[in-house]
Amino acid sequence: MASACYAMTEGLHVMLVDHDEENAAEMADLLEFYGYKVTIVGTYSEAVSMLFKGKKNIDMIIISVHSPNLDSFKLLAQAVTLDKILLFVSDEYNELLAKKALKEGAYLFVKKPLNEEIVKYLWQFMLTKKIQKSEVRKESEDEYQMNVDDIDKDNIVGDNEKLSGEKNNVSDIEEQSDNIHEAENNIVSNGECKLRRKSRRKNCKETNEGESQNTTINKVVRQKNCTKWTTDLHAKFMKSLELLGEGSCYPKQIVEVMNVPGLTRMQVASHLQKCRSDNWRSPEERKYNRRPSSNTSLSDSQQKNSFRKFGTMPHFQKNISDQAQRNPELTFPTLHTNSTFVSGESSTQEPLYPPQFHVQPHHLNIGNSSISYNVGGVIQQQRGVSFDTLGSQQLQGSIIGSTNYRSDLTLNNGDRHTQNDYNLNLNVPHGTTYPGNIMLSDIDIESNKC
DNA sequence: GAACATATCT
DNA sequence: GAGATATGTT
Repeated sequence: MASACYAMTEGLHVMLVDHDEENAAEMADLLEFYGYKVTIVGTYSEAVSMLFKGKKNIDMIIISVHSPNLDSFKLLAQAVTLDKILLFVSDEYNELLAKKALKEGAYLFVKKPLNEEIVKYLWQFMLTKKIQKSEVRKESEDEYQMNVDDIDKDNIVGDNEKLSGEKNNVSDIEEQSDNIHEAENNIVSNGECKLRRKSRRKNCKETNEGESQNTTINKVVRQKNCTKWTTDLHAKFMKSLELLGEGSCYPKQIVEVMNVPGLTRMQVASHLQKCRSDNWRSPEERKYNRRPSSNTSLSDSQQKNSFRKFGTMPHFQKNISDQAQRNPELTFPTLHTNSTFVSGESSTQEPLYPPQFHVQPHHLNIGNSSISYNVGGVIQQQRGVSFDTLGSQQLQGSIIGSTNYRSDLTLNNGDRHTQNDYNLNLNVPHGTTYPGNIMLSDIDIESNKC
């Protein structure tokens, strides 16, 4: 019978504190019978000494108290400090005392003799503690990795719309299962598919709402990344539109031409929508030049419904020139007929393409602490050199934490996180070229949570 | 059924 | 109001 427990108790070290040798030996026998390693100490001071100075790795402390006294609670305090599991085994059972002990960190308060059934399952306390420890550690790591995983997932699965045949390493299991369900249902009619999709979304929403009431962590984990369309990112977006040309501005193509890791078709589509309705303003504009909301009226949208145009380009010439005026560094070179970027107007001698983009130090919250990274990016563009030739792999912005786009990332502790560290699969393979070898991958972009 | 455009939500 | 998500259409 005891052998069944050996697997779980083997190696677990229990310190038994009891000045009654006979009683201690009795309990030690029982513990050893179930596979625990036992060390007996006769006094509290000896126990404390062993805890702090001893080389023995104690997993659990059992204090046998003939009358719970100050020393036993002192030892309890030390055990809590050292993050040890401590149990009280007392001559008398006192509920108030038990509550006090538990309140101060004890795991169990029982009356003697130590019950065989309890001994048999003491390992569960240790396992629980180990699990808790690893979860706390994992939570911190997850908070850091969470968004990276999300981005990773976006790249692999693609807007949550494409289905990967294999299970991916994603953090949001529900979304993964959603995709799996999508696969299971792939032989249904269009209408049925829509209905199921709707139903699943509804269920998912309800589930999330229910869970969010119960747990804060889930709420945080489920928070979606919110891409901030900075001037830089928007400029890159606009340039992609310019490349694709009127009638070919489809989100998918835009995403590919922009070639920003982690940026999804959905995000681009949403942004495209804003731009088409002339509804997007740069962060600077939002801050300093609040303008009345778009003139888009209900009748306008109704008209749009009647005349859906595909692949249309927003009226972005004005936007680009505005940005250029506000921030000359962001001036884009004129697009040549051979679709290769060159600096400035062909007819004028302008300075070389914006030499540097400075990136603000990045702060990433891990638990309650904030870690600063030294983030620096230098981008150089020379006359007649396409973006692609600069080595997009080196300069491509990765998305770390919240949706952050940057050219390079270095942790100040010396760890270097590259794109590979985060297993970011790009939507477009490195080196993929577009008409004229253009790949807009060399602009620093930063974004934040909504 | 993927991708699109637009409406609506957070 | 920006960006995400839902929904209907191609």
